[in-house]
Amino acid sequence: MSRVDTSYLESLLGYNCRRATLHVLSRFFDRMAVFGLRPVDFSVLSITMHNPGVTSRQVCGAINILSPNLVRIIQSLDERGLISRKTDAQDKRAIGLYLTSAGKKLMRDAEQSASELEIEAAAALSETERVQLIALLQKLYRPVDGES
Amino acid sequence: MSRVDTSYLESLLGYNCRRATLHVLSRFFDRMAVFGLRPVDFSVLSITMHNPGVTSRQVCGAINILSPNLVRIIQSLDERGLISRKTDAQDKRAIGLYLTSAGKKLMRDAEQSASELEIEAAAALSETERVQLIALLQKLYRPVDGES
DNA sequence: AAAAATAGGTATAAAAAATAACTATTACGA
DNA sequence: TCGTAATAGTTATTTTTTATACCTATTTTT
Repeated sequence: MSRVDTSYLESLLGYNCRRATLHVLSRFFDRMAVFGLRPVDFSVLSITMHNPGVTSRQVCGAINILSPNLVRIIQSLDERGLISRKTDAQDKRAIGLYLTSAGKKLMRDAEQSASELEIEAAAALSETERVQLIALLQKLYRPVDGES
Repeated sequence: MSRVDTSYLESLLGYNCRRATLHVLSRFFDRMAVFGLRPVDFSVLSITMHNPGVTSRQVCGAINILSPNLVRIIQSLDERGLISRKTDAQDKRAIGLYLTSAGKKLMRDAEQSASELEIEAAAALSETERVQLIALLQKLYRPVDGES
């Protein structure tokens, strides 16, 4: 069975980014299943952990999802007792998110597991290469200084 | 409006890969709209262009999608007169894919446009960095020699 | 105070991805 | 060589993800 020549696609950033994302995220997905978290849940909790009082709007910007799609995620995390919501005193439109103690406990384990996966997923890379890869990815997707 | 601290997520490969993929692919999507192609259509056509007679099974492997989801894509490309399908003489189960002349013409323009985008999307990177980034991504997602 | 913008949300639609099962053909092992 | 398993492609269907349109309450702007 002759191999398929994908050399042209492999010369494109988009193809390689997508393949790498699928590779890493499917492993992340499997690992987080133990905690009942999808990657997106993990992201929301992690941001909330490191930014107590963060608003859903801010979360949307940080992980690039649309607000209507965040609603159910937050509701479900709330129902599971992992986060709590508190209306901001200054701006009554805004609702701050906070981890409950159960949420904190879960996330300590989940972030530990994520760190382990980080090593595992990047097994083919040296630590220098891993750091370098992340730096290059950020250069790629981060808005250039001075742009909107 | 205080900025959100995403430093933890930014230390993870998966988060960065996903952000970069969204960044690049959304631009790719916009650019290919002129040709009436989504990224996945472009990939299928490009693989067919460089591998005349490729089977849908091989295409699935190359771009990591499931065969039931490829069927409609191929049907639609066929209906648009961009590809043709020919049953293999040796193995009557297999169906080889080929670009029609219209398909070839379209892809010449589309690949040209993709190359332009490549420069544009990687504007923040030097050419060396772009090449380096692609190499690191491939190291990450490609199965290690000797694994299944 | 009126108009515009913002935060969050509801309802819904569209698109993408996954699952189960079927046909036809080919390969394999007893 | 016959029966079983595997493969290529497909259909039908479901689940999941993502996008759109619109609404309310509050805040900001003019």
